[in-house]
Amino acid sequence: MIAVSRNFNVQESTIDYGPLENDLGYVLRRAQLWVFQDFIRTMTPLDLRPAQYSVLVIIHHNPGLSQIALAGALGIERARLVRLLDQLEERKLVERRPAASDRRSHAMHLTREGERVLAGALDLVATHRLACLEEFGGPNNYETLVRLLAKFGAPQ
Amino acid sequence: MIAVSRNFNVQESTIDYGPLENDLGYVLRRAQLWVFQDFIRTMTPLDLRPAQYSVLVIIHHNPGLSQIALAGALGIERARLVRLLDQLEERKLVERRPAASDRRSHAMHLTREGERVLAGALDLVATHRLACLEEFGGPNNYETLVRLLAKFGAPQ
DNA sequence: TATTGTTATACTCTATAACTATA
DNA sequence: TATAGTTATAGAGTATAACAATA
Repeated sequence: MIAVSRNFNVQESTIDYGPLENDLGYVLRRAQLWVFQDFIRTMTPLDLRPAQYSVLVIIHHNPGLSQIALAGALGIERARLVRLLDQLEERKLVERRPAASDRRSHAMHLTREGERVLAGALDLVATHRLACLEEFGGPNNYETLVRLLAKFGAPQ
Repeated sequence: MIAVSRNFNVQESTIDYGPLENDLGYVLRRAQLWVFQDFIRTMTPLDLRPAQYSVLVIIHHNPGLSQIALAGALGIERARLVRLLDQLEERKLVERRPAASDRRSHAMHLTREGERVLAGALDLVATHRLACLEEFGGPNNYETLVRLLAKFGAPQ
């Protein structure tokens, strides 16, 4: 009866979650926590956090865009983006180049090293995606989730 | 042609999100951000944040439980819970009572005022839920989301 | 006057480690 | 030895406000 001893003293299963059980915000937070932790764990070889990864992706697909457009695309404050870019620029993954038309703004580009790191990241993301697929009940459920979540918020 | 002038200079719609478009972590974060912001906005009359609300809910449904069980139920560190409870205790919403069987541990209870605030919070949460229903495409989509997100993570 | 990027501040949240008092 | 609660610290994330350079 080893199975019994494993459950011995596990009090969590007796917790009554009340209205949290069907609370979208609560389950979103729990799910996001799991996904981000798995992402960070998977990305440790490259030392890339989710926000840093998404910065690289957006710059790669929209080279030359301004910081304010980048912040808008990611849904973060432009003040917060400054520190993010400082770190990535320190690691020689991104470059702030002077913008041609507006001397206030910067044109964001990936360095060659940034492109290389992003390529490696995409490989690891594939692994991470497999873990998510399993955790969330297969490709159908995964795609349903993404569709229901993405339809509302992108540009906010 | 007012509609045209409103869209003038909106660059965001031309952004290419690349793989983020179908990235569960990315859409989870965007969705959670929206839901939490709406929650906080709706709760301003009671000045309750999502974490504080869930503490009240769990204690109400599991009176007398220990801090470590509470932290486990919420998926937060017990060290983080200390500050959360300090604030709620300062506001006279919760009480740490000495536990009967173990003098190291506390039995958590809501005060009468805590019960009153929770009741008011549940009313506001109903409003918040309506906003979410609309934002996420109606009750069917909402329930599908909750079901797909909740099935995996609760006790983690 | 308004916008881009920056700096500064404050608060929340996450993640650890170490300490105390009990068990 | 291990556990419950606490304290402390460091870093990430969020939200503002204000400033210089430029539009």
